[in-house]
Amino acid sequence: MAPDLNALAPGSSLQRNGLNHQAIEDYLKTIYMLEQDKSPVSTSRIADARQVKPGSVTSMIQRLNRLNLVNYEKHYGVTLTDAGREIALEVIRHHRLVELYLIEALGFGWDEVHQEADILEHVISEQLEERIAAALNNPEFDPHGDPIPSKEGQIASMNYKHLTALDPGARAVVSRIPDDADSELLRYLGDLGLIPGTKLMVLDVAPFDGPLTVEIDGESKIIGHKVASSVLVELKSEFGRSR
Amino acid sequence: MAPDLNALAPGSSLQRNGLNHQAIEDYLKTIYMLEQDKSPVSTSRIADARQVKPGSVTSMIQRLNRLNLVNYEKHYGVTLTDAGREIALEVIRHHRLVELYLIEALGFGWDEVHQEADILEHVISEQLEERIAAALNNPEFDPHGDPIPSKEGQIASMNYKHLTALDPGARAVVSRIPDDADSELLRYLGDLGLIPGTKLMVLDVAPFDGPLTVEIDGESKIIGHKVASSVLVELKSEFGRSR
DNA sequence: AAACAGTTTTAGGTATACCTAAAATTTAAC
DNA sequence: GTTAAATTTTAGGTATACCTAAAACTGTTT
Repeated sequence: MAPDLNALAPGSSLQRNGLNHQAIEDYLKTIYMLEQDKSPVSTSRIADARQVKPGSVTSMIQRLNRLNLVNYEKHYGVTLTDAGREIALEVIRHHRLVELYLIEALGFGWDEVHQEADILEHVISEQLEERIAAALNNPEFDPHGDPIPSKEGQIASMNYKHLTALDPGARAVVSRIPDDADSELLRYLGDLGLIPGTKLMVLDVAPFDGPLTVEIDGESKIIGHKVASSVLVELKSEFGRSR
Repeated sequence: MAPDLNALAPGSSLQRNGLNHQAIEDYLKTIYMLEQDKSPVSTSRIADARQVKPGSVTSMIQRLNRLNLVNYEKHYGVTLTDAGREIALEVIRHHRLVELYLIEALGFGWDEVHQEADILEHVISEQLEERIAAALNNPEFDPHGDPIPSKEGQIASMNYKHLTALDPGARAVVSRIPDDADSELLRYLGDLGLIPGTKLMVLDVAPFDGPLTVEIDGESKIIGHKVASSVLVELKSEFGRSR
């Protein structure tokens, strides 16, 4: 169970409020994500990701440090503490469960759920989280192919490799499409049949934003400049080969 | 459509935030509820209902007045403007839809949904509201018997009469049980079969918190001091008679 | 090793939403 | 109609989460 933020700042106004941890949770989630790429995480990377000014990041980091949610060394960077990671993973679990639920139970489109989940992830009670997970049969992956952390913080492994590392001719399966890609692109990919699980044959790969030609379930498709290198980047390793 | 709070305070930090109208919405909802009993609404009644100090209420009222959401006269009281009422009704609609949804779709108990709804009511998007309403078949009443305002702010009439105004011997139907009653009481009432829709025969009525004896679907039950006068207070008028 | 560019931190300021305590006003009592 | 009680408002203070602008630090280049 994640540490109760309400208990972390005794006497502060947090105690009463019970609902203003949005910012803290968002920062922890951001730091978690950025740590996956590179750790420790710099102030400027957080500022970029959260679209706030570096000064704001520094003061929030100092607060997170006081709360023992991150390890912080001036001019060097931050890493999550165990307590911080626990909260980050719970928020991510909420986010992905909500996305899946909105699609499965309420008929939302693949491309409509990210914003909604970004808000709801902070206000889902333990009870509601459990009921949603149960209704979905405790799924391990969300509709974008991202793994849903378990209540204990376990993450089903995906063994990502980069598409840019695939030689033409490799066979691949779309395993993940970032849920924060813009709607237009998500719909475009959906129209092409590119959802997580789709099998494809890599015919031609440009290292960055250039053309990418693939064979989707037997049919050859060119996905042009619309597909940034970051979009179809991660594929199940059993099909890909490292550079 | 309710006025967009984000548009009401141009240049302020509200504009960016997009999610800190909790307090405003809660005050408007509170004022709406209190106006049903008596209008205008005094500072102290709001302070009581919201469990904050009178000084805090005054400054919030002044802000709501500046935003043209309430009419305010010093030392006299507040009433909602049309814009304020529109927001209040939308929040109430959200609250009651969410309560019903949690019970119907996710198997929550009658007594567990109030808290959850108090939070979710502020973060439900128009889209989600619509999908939930559709999934429930656009219901007019929530599980506590309260009417759910339509998107246009229309409220199905209930024609309340007070139970204390019923003569012994009157036949009645439980039409409403406040959703903010404590869980123990709600479960107790549920065990007695007292949910909205239950037919009962009034055998003996004390004006306030005293004993209340009723015949429920043929079986005689005494509901003792557990039932405050405010709990079973409102009954469908066709069964009751005014004082 | 000094200068420069880039990053990061500090300092000071805004708005929200609460608080306490004192002052002002209204209502009720005599 | 003055006084007392209750309510309401004002004044001043806290914490959050952002901002801008200036100062401090890092790392590289010359």
